[in-house]
Amino acid sequence: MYKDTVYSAFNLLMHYPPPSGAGQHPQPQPPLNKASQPTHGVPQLSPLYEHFSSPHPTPAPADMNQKQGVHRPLQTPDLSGFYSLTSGSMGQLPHTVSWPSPPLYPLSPSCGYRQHFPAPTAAPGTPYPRFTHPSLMLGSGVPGHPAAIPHPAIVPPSGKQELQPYDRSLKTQAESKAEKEAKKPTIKKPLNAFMLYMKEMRAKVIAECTLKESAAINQILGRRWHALSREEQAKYYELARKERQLHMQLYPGWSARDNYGKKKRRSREKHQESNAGGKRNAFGTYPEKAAAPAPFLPMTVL
DNA sequence: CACCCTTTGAAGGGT
DNA sequence: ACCCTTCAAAGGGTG
Repeated sequence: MYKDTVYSAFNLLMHYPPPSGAGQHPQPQPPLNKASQPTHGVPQLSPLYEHFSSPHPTPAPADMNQKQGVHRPLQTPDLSGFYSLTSGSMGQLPHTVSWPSPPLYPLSPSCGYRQHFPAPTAAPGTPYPRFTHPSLMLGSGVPGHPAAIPHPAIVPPSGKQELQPYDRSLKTQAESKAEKEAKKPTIKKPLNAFMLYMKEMRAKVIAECTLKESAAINQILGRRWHALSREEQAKYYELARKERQLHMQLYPGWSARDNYGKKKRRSREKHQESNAGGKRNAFGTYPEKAAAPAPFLPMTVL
């Protein structure tokens, strides 16, 4: 029931408000916080890249002055524009130069992986799944909200929702303080546009491609993300922006830095080591991350 | 059982 | 301004 409520609310949000006019879109705006441009590495060529073909090939970047392989995302439209779609057009949005990284997993034209994997099982005409992202729960977790349901961004350090009872009789004050600190529920980062897209589309990809490995699925989703039109992507940038805004309202003092070190991630050196050492991926193949930077080649050449 | 893999985007710190 | 790093999700794979 709770989920239904959430999903209904979300679907409402997805369709609210109705555009004030056909073909009208929010005016492009500068990014919400800082004007940092994500910088991703130059795409690395995989031996499998030559087999790669996309059902919706991403056009080569129009602006060849841009850095090779740098993905410049859509500017998140101004939130006020979300409620008053009055002027401008998607065509005026900053051009997205999306150059997908070549897949490390074998891909096929149809669903993003090569055909020696099982063919998609979803029957033709299978209804498109509704957006089922539970993260954007406007209202939940808000102080005074009747449901008193914590925002999904709040997760105990253990990852489980229930906190363990605390036996203070056996702890010193310092220990208890440290323990309390350690047991403070973690406030997760708000999901970005791509993460929201992944949440929505993962099940569909799993059904279509009969894959379970998230690494492979995420590669497919990454490609599909690049294949989306700017209008379609803008939808997720809007949602992500609302996520961030809600997150800021709920946790004013929170910083992404708060969660640094909570995931025990390998060091950069270790990362390079593991790639150089040829660690296998989920398909038993070897990532090509350590390879020399790939030359910029238009998709049509491949 | 903790971490890796894989993706994009946001954000913070360093230079 | 730019670069680098970390973390958001996900779940099978790995040591």
